[in-house]
Amino acid sequence: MKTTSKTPPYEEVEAILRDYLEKKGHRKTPERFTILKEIYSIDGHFDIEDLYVRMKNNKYRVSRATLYNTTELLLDCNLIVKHQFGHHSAQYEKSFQYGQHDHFIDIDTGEVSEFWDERLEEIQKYVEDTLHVKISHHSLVFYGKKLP
Amino acid sequence: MKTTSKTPPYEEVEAILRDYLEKKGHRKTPERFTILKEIYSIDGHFDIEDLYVRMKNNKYRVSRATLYNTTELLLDCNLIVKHQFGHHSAQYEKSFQYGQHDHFIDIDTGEVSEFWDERLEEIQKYVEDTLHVKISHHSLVFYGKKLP
DNA sequence: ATCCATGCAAACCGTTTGCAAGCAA
DNA sequence: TTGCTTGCAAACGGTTTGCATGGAT
Repeated sequence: MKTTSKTPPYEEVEAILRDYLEKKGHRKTPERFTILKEIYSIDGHFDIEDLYVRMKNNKYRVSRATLYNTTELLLDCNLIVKHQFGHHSAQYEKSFQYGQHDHFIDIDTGEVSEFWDERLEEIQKYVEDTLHVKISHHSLVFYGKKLP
Repeated sequence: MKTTSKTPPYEEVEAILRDYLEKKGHRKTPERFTILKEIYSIDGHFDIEDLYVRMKNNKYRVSRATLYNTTELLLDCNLIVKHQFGHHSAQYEKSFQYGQHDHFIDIDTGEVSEFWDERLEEIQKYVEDTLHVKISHHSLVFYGKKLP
């Protein structure tokens, strides 16, 4: 029941960003493409600080401010997704590697697992109908412990 | 399909806190009961700052630190629940007034609506079985816009 | 009398903002 | 050349922490 999809070649996501910037009238700066490339080399979740450290280690000169700005753009063109687990730093991940999924977080270790259940779509439809709204995205997180 | 339940008399929740503090060996300070009483007079969501202002308006001398400490205790004995919507201040609500429910948040206005769909329990069971875990709580939030 | 809990203020930390310098258009 | 974007550092805001005082036990 868990869906997966492959990461497309980097050229493809780069083209998506290029078209998006074009359409919105934003500048195609080298920083934006470098950041996208770095993000697409990361498997799993990362936060801004992770990204900052990675790019510094790669001897690339970036500021956290630019990382915050650029992730905002990448969110807007759906190249990444953002998760707010608890009150800590926001977690991001590229949105092509895995299909749609939600999260389970181990209370003891903080470890994150993923799952997907189609019935959530039925719930979404129910909510849209009863509250008379159009849902654009959601966040579902289960918290608990591993069974022995 | 939406479930509701009535707020029990204040004496009942006070007894729950009293028993909890007793069992845990924590002191039964007047602050803790006053804060509980204030919280149970609030309908809907509130954050620490809301609570602080309310108590100040009622001429009660509290510190934010004590509010943070006490809400931690009230969470632990299940007299309140905590929601982390976005990266902003945590929202709390007494856990007796409404039954189990989840949230829809209007992207434009920030307005919060509630709903309940039993199929979520089936999803929870599915996740427990496939990931081999025991789930203690969850957070489900849909984001979207009102239909015209 | 103990020592946990409180009030206050400072520290903390992720995120946002202001601004001068840089560079895409 | 124009003015959006960047890097840097300071500001911001919710939460946590340190510490002296106070009060439950």
